[in-house]
Amino acid sequence: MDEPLSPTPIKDALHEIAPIDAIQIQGWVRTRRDSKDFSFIELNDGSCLCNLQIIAKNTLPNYAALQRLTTGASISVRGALVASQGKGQKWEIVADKIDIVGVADDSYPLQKKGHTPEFLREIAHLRPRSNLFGCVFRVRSRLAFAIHQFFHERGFVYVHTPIITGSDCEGAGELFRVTTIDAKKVPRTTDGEIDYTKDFFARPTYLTVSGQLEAEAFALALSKVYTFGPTFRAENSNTSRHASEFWMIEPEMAFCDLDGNMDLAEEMVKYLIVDVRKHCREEMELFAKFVDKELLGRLDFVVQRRFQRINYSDAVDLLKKSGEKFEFPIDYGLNLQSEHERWLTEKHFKCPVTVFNYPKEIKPFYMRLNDDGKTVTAMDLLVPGIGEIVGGSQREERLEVLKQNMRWHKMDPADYKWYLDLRRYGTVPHSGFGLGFERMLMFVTGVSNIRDVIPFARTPGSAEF
RNA sequence: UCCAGCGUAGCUCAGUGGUAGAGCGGUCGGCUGUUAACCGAUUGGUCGUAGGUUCGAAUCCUACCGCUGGAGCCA
Repeated sequence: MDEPLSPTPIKDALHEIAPIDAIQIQGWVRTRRDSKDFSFIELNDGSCLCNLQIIAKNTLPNYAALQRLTTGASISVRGALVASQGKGQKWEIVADKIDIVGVADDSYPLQKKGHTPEFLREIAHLRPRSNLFGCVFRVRSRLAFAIHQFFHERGFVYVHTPIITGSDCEGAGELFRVTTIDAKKVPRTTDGEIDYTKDFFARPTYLTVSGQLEAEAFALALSKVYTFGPTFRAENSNTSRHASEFWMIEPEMAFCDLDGNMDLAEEMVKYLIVDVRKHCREEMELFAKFVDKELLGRLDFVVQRRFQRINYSDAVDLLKKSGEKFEFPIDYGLNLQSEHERWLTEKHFKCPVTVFNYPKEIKPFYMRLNDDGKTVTAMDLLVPGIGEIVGGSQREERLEVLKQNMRWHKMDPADYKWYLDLRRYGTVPHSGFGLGFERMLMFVTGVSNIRDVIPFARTPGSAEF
């Protein structure tokens, strides 16, 4: 009777070109409607946005139980894939047998009507079953894949840099401490300080805020490398663009200057947009319809246009002459504020803008000092709606200059012996940048809160699930 | 962390000092190749928490918690 059948993903079933006599489908009930002699079940298995319609006739032995199926229940269906008699879908399944795998009672929080992202965020374990979040996380997967593809097509080597680091100054942010010390029995040195020699690694350790320094070591051996992994910042940032745990992509290239770096960042952003537009059409249409009506136009515009490049001091001049009333002052030597970045990218150029050559005072120690002695080869890629999506630089490859930079930043070069060794032995000009994976995903999907593009978001005061 | 706004039924919200409401959802019934189905009935609440003002508080005041938007820090 039940000859073995391997289940078909709904995505594949919907793309069939001919009817199939025997097919198996499994998934979760999105909605059910009764007709006179049968019941319509809309089934979704997450393989795609669309549901598959199941016809459950009242001749099925468990029809009474099927009529009690509610949204959220899981079932396994065997039947025939046939052309639908109704409008709205090409195919449907006339079921021979429906096994109820798991019921869902009426406390199931997802209804078939629309829910706000804020409500769905509170049920993060169930929200991937919604249309919006199913789409977000399918696109997230594709985007990650496209990133690897982009780099591999260009001969980059994927490097896994450590997540636990002993370096407390990678140039960015507050760190999470990693320790096995019992908070109730803290070992002390004779002068009362915490004795980290008794800790697991016999020294203070932290969760990484960047894999850059380690990536530099590998770039100065394998020439072109990238990292792609989780990153942790213990900053008390409460915004729609910040998370305590996020993923970052950090390419690092030997024999590469700032121009090459900016070229790569631009090429990558465009490549990723094109890839997702091509491979996630259904999802992108949903975002364009329900999340951001201008999304597709903006993305296509970004792909077509050359990104604007402007050095920091020209950007400052432009902002000063803009006639715009800004809340914060603009002057050489001050950081550009969000409102300034937004003006540049959204109002003035109306496309992504790369600002480069910032004053050394407002940038980290590892950035290469320009010949003017005042600026460093930093670059920030600003994107409409999100702001900074890429931050990078050419690195200081000259040993003595790097040591000077460190001292100027109140760092002890002796603590960075291995990093300085890279300049001591066969140093070369090299460059790289960091791309926030979730920010890129926000840009590509139009989703405006970073918490809604991470499966289970970690933010200050919030680490549920 | 700072500024502003919001917190009322499972969800979305109305109610701004005097007996807690609607739509959707759920449940029951009807109708029906339906498709955010339709029609009827019904269910549903410690008004975020704790204090205070008042004869009386969802409504006014204070603190705290949470969420949203903006800012800082950044990716």
